[in-house]
Amino acid sequence: MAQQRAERVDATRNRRAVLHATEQLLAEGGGDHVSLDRVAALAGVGKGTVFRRFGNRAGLLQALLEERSRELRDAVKNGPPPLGPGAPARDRMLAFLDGLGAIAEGNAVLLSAHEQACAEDKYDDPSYRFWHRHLSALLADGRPDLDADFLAHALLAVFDGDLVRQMTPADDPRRFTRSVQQMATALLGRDDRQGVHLRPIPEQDQ
Amino acid sequence: MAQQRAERVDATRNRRAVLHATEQLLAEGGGDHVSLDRVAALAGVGKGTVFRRFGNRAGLLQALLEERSRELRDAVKNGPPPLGPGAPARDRMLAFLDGLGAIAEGNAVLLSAHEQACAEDKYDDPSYRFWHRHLSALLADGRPDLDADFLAHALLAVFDGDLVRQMTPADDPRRFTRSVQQMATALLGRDDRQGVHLRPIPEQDQ
DNA sequence: AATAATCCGGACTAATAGTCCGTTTCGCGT
DNA sequence: ACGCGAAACGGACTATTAGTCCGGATTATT
Repeated sequence: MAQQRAERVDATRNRRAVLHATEQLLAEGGGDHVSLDRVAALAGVGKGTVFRRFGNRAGLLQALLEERSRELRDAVKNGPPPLGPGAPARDRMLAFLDGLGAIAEGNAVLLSAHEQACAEDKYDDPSYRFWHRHLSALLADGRPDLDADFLAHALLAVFDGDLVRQMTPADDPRRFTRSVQQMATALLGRDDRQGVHLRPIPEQDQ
Repeated sequence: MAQQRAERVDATRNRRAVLHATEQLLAEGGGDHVSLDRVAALAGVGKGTVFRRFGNRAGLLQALLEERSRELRDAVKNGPPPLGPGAPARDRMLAFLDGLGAIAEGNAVLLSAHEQACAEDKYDDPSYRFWHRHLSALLADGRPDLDADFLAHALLAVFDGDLVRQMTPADDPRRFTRSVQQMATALLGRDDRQGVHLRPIPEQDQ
């Protein structure tokens, strides 16, 4: 059934090099210095290679983000409760926000850069749509009287790189996530317990 | 006491021309075609003039936004209840969100362009800070148990140009505002009445 | 009318996204 | 081992745009 020819080894090597170079540049300076020229130079490849692989700036950052969040997505889809199917909506929601929050806190710079690059089509990104569908379903389950579609967007809107950075003081790396969970709990109504399901501190870019 | 020399008449004329040209370009194409070259050309002035007046791209868009929201800000500061001081927090909040929502619905393109241009320093913008302080105070009043500072950011994060556009179908121009009000009500807890204080339809760009 | 403060305009620089195509490398079939 | 077509490479090239700069024009003041 005409299986796609596998990726050539040089292609793989270069793809990795480019992603790695991007990470490195993000970690060093702000998301601004990550020009694709620089990425290509640091990765030791030509500019054309970067574009052939990732299409454009947004694609590159998206790929990086995708890499960082694949695990969470799989866990949500097929993993054990409370992240995966089976647990009550409220618990799944808090577990999910914990996971997404950890990613955001560990990759705030990448997040900003991605938002900047996406501009318009942010809402068409498959990754975004997955998160949105998931949240929307959980919200609809917990509060069928509210506009779950909108609220899911609202919750995701909070995962703005700059906001995350601003809400993440050095001495309290999970502050952001706690606040998001508290907000979700408030939206679901009643029982405002907070701060459940906190994982250990993440450790990524800045 | 050394009163600042007033703005020269040519300066005033040009400032107006530039703002007007910007509006026009925003209305025509997406926020993308609004390059400062084009603005200057359409306004019939040199590029230098645009930059001298507004500092940079962000400043220009900010000025336009400021113009569109000055009225609301004054009403919130000194106007009669429920927008102005005196009414219960919940009522002030819904009235405020109605006002801000109307501005957003009528200026979604401008909003996107501004966000794009601001990037980092969005949270230092005096206008943003004013809205944030206001919301934060109202939230703290209604729900002293929650993180009002964060929730105010969260509510404002929803005023994203692209999201507004997506949540504003042609046949229901206030859908976005209603959803935001519903969300605010849910956050304040209890009594989920919705859709109070809707003004007539706005009529601005696109 | 003279003069000084202010403002104007558009050529110029710099940065960067994205394209293009001649050249090189890879891996499959023989 | 070898040859050949497909795939990938690289970096010069284009296009766009934000922002700077300064000689010259305009405005207000006396």
